[in-house]
Amino acid sequence: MKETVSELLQSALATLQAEGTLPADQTFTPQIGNTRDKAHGDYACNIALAAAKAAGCPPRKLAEALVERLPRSTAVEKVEIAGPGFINFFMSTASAFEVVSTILDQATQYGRNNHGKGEKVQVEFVSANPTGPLHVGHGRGAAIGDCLSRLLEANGYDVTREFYYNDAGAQINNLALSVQSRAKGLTPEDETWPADGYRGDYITDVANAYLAGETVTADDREVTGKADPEDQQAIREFAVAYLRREQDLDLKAFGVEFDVYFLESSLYEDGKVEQTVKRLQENGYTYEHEGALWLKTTEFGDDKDRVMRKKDGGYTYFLPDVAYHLDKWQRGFTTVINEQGADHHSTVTRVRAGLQALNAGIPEGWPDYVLHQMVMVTRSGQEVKISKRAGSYVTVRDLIDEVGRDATRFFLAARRVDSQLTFDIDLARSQTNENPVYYIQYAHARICSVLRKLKEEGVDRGLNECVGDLSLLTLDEEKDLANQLAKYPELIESSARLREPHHLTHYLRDLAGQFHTYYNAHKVLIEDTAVRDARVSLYLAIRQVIANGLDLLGVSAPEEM
RNA sequence: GCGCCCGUAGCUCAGCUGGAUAGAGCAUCGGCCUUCUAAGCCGGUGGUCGCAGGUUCGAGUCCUGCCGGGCGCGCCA
Repeated sequence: MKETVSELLQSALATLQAEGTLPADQTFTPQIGNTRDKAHGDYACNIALAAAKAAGCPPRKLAEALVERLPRSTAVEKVEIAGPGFINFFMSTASAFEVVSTILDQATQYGRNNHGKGEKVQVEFVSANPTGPLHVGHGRGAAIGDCLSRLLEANGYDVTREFYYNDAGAQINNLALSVQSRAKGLTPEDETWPADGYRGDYITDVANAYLAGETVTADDREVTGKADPEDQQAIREFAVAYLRREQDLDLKAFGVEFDVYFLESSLYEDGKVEQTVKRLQENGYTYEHEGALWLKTTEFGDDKDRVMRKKDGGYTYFLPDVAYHLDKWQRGFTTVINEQGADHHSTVTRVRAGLQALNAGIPEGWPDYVLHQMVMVTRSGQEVKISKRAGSYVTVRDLIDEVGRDATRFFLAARRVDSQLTFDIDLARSQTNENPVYYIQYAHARICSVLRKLKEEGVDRGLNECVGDLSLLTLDEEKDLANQLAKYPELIESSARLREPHHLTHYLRDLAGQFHTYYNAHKVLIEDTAVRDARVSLYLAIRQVIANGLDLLGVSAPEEM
């Protein structure tokens, strides 16, 4: 529809250029906007205002000239010039409903496109350290990352979901020490408890499982507890495997699956860390200072140089990160999106600087980052402090248990990534029926219910075929719904391009709202079978789009509620 | 102090690459179930878009400064 209008305008613009009203050496691309007010038609174009200067005549006059030269089209019923020079297009009713048969033809494919042409894209998200259960911040990352992945797939990209699993470094030592302390019967209140030890109750669970000789499976490896509180290496391996298994269970309950779990330790085993250091040194971007090896990240926009090898010979987290991203590049991902919490935003400049210093032909702005702001959790009006060390947090599992997977996913994906999110547990738990996800699911269930009723009445029709004469749809609510349905493909394209999955939730809420209004105002199962069939076709199209949209959010579309 | 993000209705948030009288939900007030699921619908109340300048035919949207909040500024990850 929008394309049609655009083509008409481009034709008129070309005519004006040929006539000399508009300079021929400039290109004019009309922008077609959706109107807010129905009095302004279905679409509006501001090209006359934008091009008035170039034409050297008042906007309204240019608009008139454009309208006179618009080719005729059956899709357009009326064109008006309004305000300072907007060109408003009123589309014909018949053309508005074409989308209904399109949707029913394309079914689950409606809204999908092939813009990505199978290009390999990697989305790295969650990437939590295996030092504790996933908390609500990881949940936000999981909801956003997975939805983004689904959106990219819907745009024709070949998406790899990857989890970077930090199983080397000081945090893991800290974890092992904490578990060992618990295994020895110490508590965080004891004086000999490790200074930065993890204090959560789950540490006790790990210690008990270790002492009991339990076997856990994670990452295709099996680890059995040795029951020896002195064997720190055994404790370390057991604890990591145990917590990884827990995280896997959390993710499974959340409906998120990864294609690749990438172990930081493998970068050391494969020599990739060493190779990276060598390459950086050869390229002349390193120097020794106070016994440490530094990288001149300031040459690539960082505000200070960074240590990559510590005085004690160990590497900072940042070097394996660079090695890891070089590996991503070498695996052929021309587009990589890292979804992380905004508390990691300082790594963006650093990692990109490190990659530039490799002279590996990696583009300057690579990789992309989607950084979500922090999640604040409130309970009884009080902020719940999230701290792994203090042992106080809200886990993803808690949320799923309390408010359900659908609501949790929806809620965590429903806001712009760069605004902070308040997750009010009381609201989500005690007033679940006020959560927008139920409102949308209810619209889907209602349509299914009507279809069941129709079947009971002995009307046999295909559930995905367009039956009935769509020209019998004449109500304003019906045209509004058709227009909303027609916007869906554009939404899928822009949400993926902008990396903003939250638009999907708002779109679906609007669509469901329009449907509920229509449902209450007009019955569908009426005696006039011709009108009934047309309306049922519209119902089917709405149901299909809701189902397609919810699927991209990883939220179920129930047939009854 | 420096860097990134945010500041829109009492609360939680939308507002697409600047566009025509700023939108939802919750809360609140008042209506609608013998009729396809009331987890619903209809209506009312409620906003100097943090403040001040600037750019533009036009600014919630772009630029500058200030105020307020979050995050970061480790030889932690």
